[in-house]
Amino acid sequence: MKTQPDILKQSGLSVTESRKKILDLFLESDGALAHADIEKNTASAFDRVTVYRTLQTFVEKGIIHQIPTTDNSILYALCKHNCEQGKHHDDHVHFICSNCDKTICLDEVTVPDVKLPKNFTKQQAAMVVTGVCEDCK
Amino acid sequence: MKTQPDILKQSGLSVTESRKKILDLFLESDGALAHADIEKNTASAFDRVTVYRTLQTFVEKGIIHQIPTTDNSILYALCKHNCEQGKHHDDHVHFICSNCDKTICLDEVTVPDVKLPKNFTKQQAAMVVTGVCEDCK
DNA sequence: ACAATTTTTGCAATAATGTTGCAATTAGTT
DNA sequence: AACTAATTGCAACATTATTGCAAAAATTGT
Repeated sequence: MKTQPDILKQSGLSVTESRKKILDLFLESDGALAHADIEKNTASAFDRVTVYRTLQTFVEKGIIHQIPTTDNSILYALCKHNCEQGKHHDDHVHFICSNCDKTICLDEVTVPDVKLPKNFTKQQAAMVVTGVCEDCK
Repeated sequence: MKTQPDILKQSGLSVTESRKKILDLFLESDGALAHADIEKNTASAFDRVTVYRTLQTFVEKGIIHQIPTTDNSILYALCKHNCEQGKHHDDHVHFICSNCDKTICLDEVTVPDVKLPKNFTKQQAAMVVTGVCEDCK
């Protein structure tokens, strides 16, 4: 099993307390996390700024990816597959439960292909589905 | 042709300067607008708070809809189809051009259906495609 | 067209969120 | 253990969002 230090080293990052702890939160969580969630959970362990910078670094290194939302926040989730620095393969669908508000990466569900109008070129596609999750059913 | 007052009255809203002006911005624009865009364009015409409240009201009444982003902002676009209060039919794909940064509603392109895992129920689905638009090609 | 009522707006205060520079600390390296 | 490079915390600041309340504007009924 991969430990936090392994993951960090693999990405060429120094292993520090804050990075280990924040990575831990993602590994423990079954859903996506917002910046605010992480701040709450790390409490006064370290500075707000460190959380911002750590998340930014993780995204750059391909450890986590961002999920778009319509509420002025960004959700972050672990990249379970083979994401590399700068090259994300987040082609899975994200699910937001309207009951428990959790965001879940449906790793098995691939974003379907769409046919774009003429002269439009696709680079990336993200899909967010809202509904009721298995736990709230 | 529908004028701004018509649209507002249809939604049961009082016709005010700020609402007419903001609605105008959407009607003139060929893409989606962020809160910041609207503030810039209305300059000192009215208060920031009014912009927040107007956008919120428009969303509630089904005049505009929100487009999710990964940059701590919300994009708003006119509902071109038959959206009613509380019931949006925004099943079209949104396209963000990585060159000119414009966000375009691809009204002709419908969000494809996805098969969710067992015990997941779908209510809404949003799709955002990034790439190069027809103008930047 | 006017008065009464309801809705909307602006202001002020406050909260929440995000950014930057720099010195101190910590991690990696030899 | 000492050196170097990277990371962190602090402080200050900037931006973005929210709330209550009084003033102003819009709608309604006459």
